[in-house]
Amino acid sequence: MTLRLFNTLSGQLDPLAPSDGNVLRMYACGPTVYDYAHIGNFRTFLQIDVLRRFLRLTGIEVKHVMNVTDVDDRIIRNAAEAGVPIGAYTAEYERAFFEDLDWLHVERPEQVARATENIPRMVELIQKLEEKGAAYRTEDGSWYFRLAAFPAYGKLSKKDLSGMEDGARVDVDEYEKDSARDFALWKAAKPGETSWETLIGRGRPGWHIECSAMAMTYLGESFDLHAGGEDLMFPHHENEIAQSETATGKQFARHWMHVRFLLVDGRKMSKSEGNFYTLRDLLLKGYKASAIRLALISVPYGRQLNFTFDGLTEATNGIERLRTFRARLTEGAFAAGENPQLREMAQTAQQNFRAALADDLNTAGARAPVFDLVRSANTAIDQGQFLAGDRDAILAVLKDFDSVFDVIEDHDAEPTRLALEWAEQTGRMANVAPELLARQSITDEQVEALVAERAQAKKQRNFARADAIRNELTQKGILIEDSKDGVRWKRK
RNA sequence: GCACCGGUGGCGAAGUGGCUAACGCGCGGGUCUGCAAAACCUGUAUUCGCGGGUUCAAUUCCCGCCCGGUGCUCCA
Repeated sequence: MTLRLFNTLSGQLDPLAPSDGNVLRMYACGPTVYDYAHIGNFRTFLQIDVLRRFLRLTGIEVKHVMNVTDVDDRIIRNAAEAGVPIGAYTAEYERAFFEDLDWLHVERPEQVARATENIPRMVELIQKLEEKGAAYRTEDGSWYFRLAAFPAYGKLSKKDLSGMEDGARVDVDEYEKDSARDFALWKAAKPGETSWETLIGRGRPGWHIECSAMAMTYLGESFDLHAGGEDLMFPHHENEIAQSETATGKQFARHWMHVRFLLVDGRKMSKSEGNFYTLRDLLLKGYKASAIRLALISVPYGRQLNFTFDGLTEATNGIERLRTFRARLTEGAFAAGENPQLREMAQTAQQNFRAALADDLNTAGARAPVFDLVRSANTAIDQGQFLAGDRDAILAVLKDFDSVFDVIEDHDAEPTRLALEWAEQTGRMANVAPELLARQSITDEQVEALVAERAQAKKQRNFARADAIRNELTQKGILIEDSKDGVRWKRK
């Protein structure tokens, strides 16, 4: 089943497959590590994770390169304010970034490329551009890309810049550029700033050249897919195309995927607006990593997602339904035999699940057949028509689902625990929700003991005592379920 | 201003030129239960922003309008 993915460049759904028939080579713009990433950032990384996982589900191997921008104006400024070298400053946020990805179960890229470790590649690329007459040096030692050297500029974002006259609304004199729209490739060193001594002078790379150089270094001059947030389409990705294609004369990325923005309560969220939540903020409010993951991927990548706390609660409850169902399947005792109807339903669900994802990663559509199957199977169980031989077919569908969504398998305790640890270390305990602390205040062993005591009380028909224990547990976020197969408990 | 995207039940959201408009969450009723929980059954949009057009037939195509969002500048 070939994935058809919207291609910003062609403006249509294009099949996505490895051009070498072997490994799909993709580049995705990663973080600038100058602060904790916010959930808007993670929406993008999560959707790219969905892409990766679906490709692998369909048998396609992926080589995914992600850059880490560890030098730029904000980093230099913040590090200077903190009075530390930029390397020390960025290390903390890079570590936190990958920790966050782990908590969200975002798969690591095959290759992480740091800007500061690839300076020579960038310098080479700028030299190549100079040879082609597409790069020039200004008096202060900075280098710029000559936009006039790339007539196709604007083909990605569908902008026609030909009608824009220099000097009309833009100050041409600034930075001594030939044209106001020429963009920086290399920024000359300023006193006291981090810089590199290179063949093109002392300075540091511009943002756009980083991605071009690193993408081509690790993936070759032409590769299959380039992904990123919608805001990067212009100018960042447009500039990458201009630089790369001018240098090589070849098509840069064949396919471009842009993840639409996340809004918070209907408003755009960004660091500059200051209205953002980090993953850690949400964990300390008591939301589970899985719920955050599901909430951020359930709306397909091509649509804006309006983030709300109600949405997180909804995701939490949906996940509970799936987990409860799977526990019912794995723990329940069923009569021997097989129910052909269920087998067929499982097959249909699996097909529809994959078909929805193959259709431009329609995650919302992909959930439906799985939930349909859950209801059908639950009904069968209630009616005693579910047989032992049906279990594997149904579990296989859940496995498929989780190979992409990855929320049924419960990994939630660890991120919450680590976030609390982090809060303690960094003096953020005031941000922790009281309910979360209440939940953390009881150990599994203590719960087990109370559950056993309650069972005993029930046996003696001492319902008052049993209910008192249940209330006590409920207050600590422990939910009790009595079933034929025994007592089950879980943390809210 | 220009460009792009969206407006589907209480909320989120899928989808289609014509069968009963998915799915999830929530809410009401019921079954089960000592009571709950879970699960199931059932009810929750005579209707898909508004107006017009095309068509035998439009939520789905076209035009206009209104509303929301985003991009055009650093930003996932």
